[in-house]
Amino acid sequence: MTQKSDHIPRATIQRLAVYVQVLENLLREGTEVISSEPLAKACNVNASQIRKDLAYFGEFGVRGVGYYVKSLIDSITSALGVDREWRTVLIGVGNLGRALLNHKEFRLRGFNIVGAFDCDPFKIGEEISGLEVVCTKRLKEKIGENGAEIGIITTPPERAQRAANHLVEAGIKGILNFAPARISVPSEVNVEYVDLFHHLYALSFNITFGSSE
Amino acid sequence: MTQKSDHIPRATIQRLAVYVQVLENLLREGTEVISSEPLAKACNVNASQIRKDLAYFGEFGVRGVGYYVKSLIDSITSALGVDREWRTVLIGVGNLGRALLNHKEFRLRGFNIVGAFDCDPFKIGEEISGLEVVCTKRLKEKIGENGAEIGIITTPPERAQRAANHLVEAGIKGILNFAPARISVPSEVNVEYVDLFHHLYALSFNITFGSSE
DNA sequence: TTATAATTGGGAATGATTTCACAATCAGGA
DNA sequence: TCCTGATTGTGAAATCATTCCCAATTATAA
Repeated sequence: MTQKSDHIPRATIQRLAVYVQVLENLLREGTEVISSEPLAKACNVNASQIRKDLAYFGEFGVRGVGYYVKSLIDSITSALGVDREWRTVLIGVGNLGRALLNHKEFRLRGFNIVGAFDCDPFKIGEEISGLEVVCTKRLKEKIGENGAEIGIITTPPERAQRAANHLVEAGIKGILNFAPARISVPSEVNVEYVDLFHHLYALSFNITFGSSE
Repeated sequence: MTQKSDHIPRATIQRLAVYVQVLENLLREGTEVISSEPLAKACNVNASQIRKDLAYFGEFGVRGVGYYVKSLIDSITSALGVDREWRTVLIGVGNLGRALLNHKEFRLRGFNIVGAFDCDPFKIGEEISGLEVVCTKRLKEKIGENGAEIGIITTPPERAQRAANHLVEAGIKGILNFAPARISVPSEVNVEYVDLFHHLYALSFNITFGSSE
């Protein structure tokens, strides 16, 4: 899959992920074809938004008919580069780290967690969901063996930057950071932040000052 | 705290949460005053962006000096409506649900989880982090007692809409949805989606097609 | 008291994204 | 084969967000 256009808005990428989610649920319910209008409703966006988003990557629809759900899912996942296996490692075996390690959906969606790391000697050696927790110092060595490209940080905030440094040094290409801290990495490394509290803050603001009016 | 301006961009709200995160880390390191330029660097945004974002809510800085870190945190949290306790309930006591119930940070940040619900008879009655898991059917009754305003959905996707319906019926004002499905609710109810895979998809796309060039 | 250096707040200009509107295209039936 | 109704793909317009720039303001030091 190659892009038709050079620059693709970040918002478009985020929406594509939503489209996939909704399309998968539609497929599960037996829908084979859908047009942009009802799909837009289900995704809570504008119909031309969907068409424009898809147009960045090619022409996937049939005029007068709509989109074939299954083939559209394939087209979008291919456009996002998720039609393959991605190997990941996780640093920080706390509550959240454990939950993620036990989350089967990761493997199901092609994001295989192939290594778990922590610097706490009491955790090293422990086995979680078939993975042995390894000392963070051995990260580079281990990544050399398993070829992981994505790192997941689930440490406390004060250790996030150190974890990021380890990952960068090991040659990782992308980081998913759950720690509530910004990290700085070389520009060729991609970072995505997941922060529950950002969403809770947004809820708090919207409830308090009313976004729904 | 009241807003100066009527409409505030969603992106601004998200950035305010980032500013708080970074400012809290600065405070922990002993910084008392900071100007928009270095703060912008730490947050990875433009300096006038910060000033404009803050200007939606009032004038918090001192010309020629900058912003007092502590007081700016207070101003922003007040602007977001998070300078109070928010009571929340959680539906869906799976892996993720358990991890969230055990996550102390929630209480620390004023988002108190005061109820845990599930429809699985094997889970009902179980005690997690001081909370007894209750049948989802008793949601309305329980919320009547504890006055929760925010619901957290951690069910599988196919049960997300039902959970949302229960929450709406119980009079909840906002929903944080971790289930990989869109839900539909009346417009006065606010919904925020947290989806790991959206972030992983974005990473995949950026790594594959190069956002860092 | 006045001059200087720093830095905010906000208007104006720019840039990006979303929505509109419609020609182009397709399936299906007469 | 041709017409009708539906729906895409896309240029143009409208909206929204970001960045630039500088007057206004403040602390500090002479």
